[in-house]
Amino acid sequence: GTPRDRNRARTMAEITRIGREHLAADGAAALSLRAVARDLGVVSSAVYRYVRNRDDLLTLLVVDAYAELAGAVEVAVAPVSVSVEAYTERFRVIVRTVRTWALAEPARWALLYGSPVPGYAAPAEQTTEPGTRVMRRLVELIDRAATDGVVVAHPAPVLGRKLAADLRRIRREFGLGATDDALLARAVMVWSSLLGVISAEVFGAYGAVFTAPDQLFERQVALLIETLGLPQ
Amino acid sequence: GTPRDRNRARTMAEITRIGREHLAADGAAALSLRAVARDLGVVSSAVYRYVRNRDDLLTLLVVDAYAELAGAVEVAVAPVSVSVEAYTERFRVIVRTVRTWALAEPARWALLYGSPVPGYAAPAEQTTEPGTRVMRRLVELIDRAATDGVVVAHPAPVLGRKLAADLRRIRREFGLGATDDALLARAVMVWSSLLGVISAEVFGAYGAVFTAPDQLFERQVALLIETLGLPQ
DNA sequence: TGTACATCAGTGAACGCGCGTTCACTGATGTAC
DNA sequence: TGTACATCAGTGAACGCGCGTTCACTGATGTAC
Repeated sequence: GTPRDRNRARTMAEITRIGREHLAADGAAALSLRAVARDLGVVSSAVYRYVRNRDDLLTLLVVDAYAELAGAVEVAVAPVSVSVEAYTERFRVIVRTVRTWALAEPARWALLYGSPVPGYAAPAEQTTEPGTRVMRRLVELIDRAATDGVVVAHPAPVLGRKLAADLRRIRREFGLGATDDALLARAVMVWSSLLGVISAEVFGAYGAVFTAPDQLFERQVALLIETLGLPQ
Repeated sequence: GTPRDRNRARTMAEITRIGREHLAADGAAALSLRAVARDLGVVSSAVYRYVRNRDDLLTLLVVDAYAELAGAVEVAVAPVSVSVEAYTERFRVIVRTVRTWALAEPARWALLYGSPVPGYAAPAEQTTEPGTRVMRRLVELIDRAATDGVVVAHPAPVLGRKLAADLRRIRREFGLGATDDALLARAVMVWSSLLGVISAEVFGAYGAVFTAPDQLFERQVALLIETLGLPQ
């Protein structure tokens, strides 16, 4: 690339970095192009060379956060063996990594999984792929565990026709061969539970009730593992 | 009360009502005293006769939302028999009512259980009691079911010392006589899972993946019941 | 290698808007005697 | 029942601040020949 290209890339990275800081300080709803411009040392209209408008900046930050979270998960889980016994350990590593990231980056966690920003809708084309990477890792892990017969079979519940169709579509999309409806429904439950458990901690929903959040989380992870039917 | 008192109460109710509308339209972060004053048909400084400042208005709305949600739950659950067989049904009524309220009032749900409002901290003295009413109903229900021996006993996990102390404190505070550590940890898990499941739906975290959210929710409720060890 | 032109980054002014909070004030409603 | 005084609700102006977005512009960097 030319020097100009390199400058452009560097400025883009700067804008993202500054945006993250403002997110952490004031929240997504108050994210302001003018404030970013100020920190960038540039007149406010100049950032329009890099970003179409405020919503575009938000989208940038959403994609950035999804990518970083998924990257952290992938890096953390890579060294763990894929052997049959290690499924549970891999599961633990994934959910612990998500929690650790969320606690370190509460504002970005809120941007991804908290209340939607009023007036802003993340564009699905840019957001869906990075937004499903962690969930994909989870269901693939579960599917492989099911293939290896590590997952306890649960009695098949009676599912509504539409729900069954939704689950079938998800199974096809993620290429899951060994996961039946009951197990996939459990995987979805485990994912939403994880969001709830982490958000409760990050957003302070427990108030000052729990003095040992790590211990609480480990207990909750054990219950997620139980729900999935993985061995403890 | 005097006419003046009645006027004051009516105006307070109006402010709350208008605040709810603005919450729904623009979110808590953008809630504005001036906008409320405009809708009230009054000059902006006049609302300071009713509310100390913007944070105070937010607190008003938080307490109002907690109270309405808890009220809805209590009204819904009241007619359900307290007989031994009805514990599961009462549990279902509670969680369904919470979900229905959240879907009807997404902005207020976000205010209670979504991302915190930057720069605002709800004052614990006013917020804790109404904020724990629903949770209290749930754990009391579970405790009674345990008293009646309806709950399946799970193997006692090894708990960290601090977590055990936290659970003991909670048990004392809510006056739970039959709930052991393992069960109370499950109750906490069920509560955070419920928050996660409902928030995922209300905040749109699933995107357009599920076309039958009712069916999905019922399946997830069944898994919560399983986690608690209540009979289906 | 040099020149003409096109692209790009950043400027500065402007438009029109909104916000929270304070303050001295007017006029109406309530209370004590 | 009437009067003097206190309380209260609401006014209007002001302070000082912030925002997104557009537009015509200058000067630097890149590209094509």
